[in-house]
Amino acid sequence: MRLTSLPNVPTDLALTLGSGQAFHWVPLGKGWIGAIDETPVYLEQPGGIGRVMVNSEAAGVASRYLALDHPLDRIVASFPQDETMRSASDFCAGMRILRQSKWEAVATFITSSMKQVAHIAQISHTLRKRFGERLRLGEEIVFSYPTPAALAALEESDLRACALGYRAKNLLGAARMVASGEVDLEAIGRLDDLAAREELCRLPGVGEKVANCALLFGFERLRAFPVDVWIERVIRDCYFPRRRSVTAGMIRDFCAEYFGPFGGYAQQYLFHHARLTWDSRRSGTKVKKSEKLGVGLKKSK
DNA sequence: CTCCAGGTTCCGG
DNA sequence: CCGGAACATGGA
Repeated sequence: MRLTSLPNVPTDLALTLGSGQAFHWVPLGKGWIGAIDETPVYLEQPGGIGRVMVNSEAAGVASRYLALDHPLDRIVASFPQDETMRSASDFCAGMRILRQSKWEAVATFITSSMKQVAHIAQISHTLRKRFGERLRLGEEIVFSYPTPAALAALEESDLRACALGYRAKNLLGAARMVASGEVDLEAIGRLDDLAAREELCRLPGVGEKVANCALLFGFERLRAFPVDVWIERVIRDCYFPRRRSVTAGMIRDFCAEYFGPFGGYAQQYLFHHARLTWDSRRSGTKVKKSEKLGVGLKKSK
């Protein structure tokens, strides 16, 4: 496989692919394989730092997907200068917000509710393998994420069989609304953040949090700030210490304002940092660098 | 076995 | 607007 190097901008590929934004990258050799829309892709970063290498045919889509045009320095500089934010920024140096497809962002986060990242990945792989397009990458096979139309044609039982649980009905309903044109993701892409979020929330299984994930990861809304259980812990513990009756509304309003125009980036850094270091925070143990790297996904058979 | 996970929805204060 | 409960599944 012929590899091409992408523009040399600050990037940590392992951190970016393994931080719970996208769920399908599988370790292979020194890198990862997966699909970006319908393009099979191999990515690696020799030495874990420096230029990202990609199979030549995918250089264009990979460069866009990895959002190498995001000015990380300016983004980090825009964050509030508090201790919590600074530790997270240090921990996540080089992490980028991926530019994923709209439907994949919506769909994967519909399946994410009350699921660990590993489970979401498992569901994503099962859906891809059963209902996605089979793509060849050298000797390897990868699968694209199933289209709205592909999922819309199924029955709920087909999705239940993918261990989706109660999320099956939501994913199916959303796929049907998108496939029929009742909800137009491209049109939503032209709305302002507020209107776009409202439209996304018409989809079953999409509430404020999932809508914000979709906006951040699929609609280039870098200000969108999803509040999940981890972020809620961070906000309560670090920004409203020993304070009772901090409501969800207060947290939402605080986050939407305090973290600024790149709040989505701040959120992703806080999320990843908290998720990997929360336990050791109490015990005071250090987190090994090896533990913040890697996707840690078993290859599905 | 118990606890919890990148929530949403519905229902009674 | 707020807190609770139901909703499935699997890893720790």
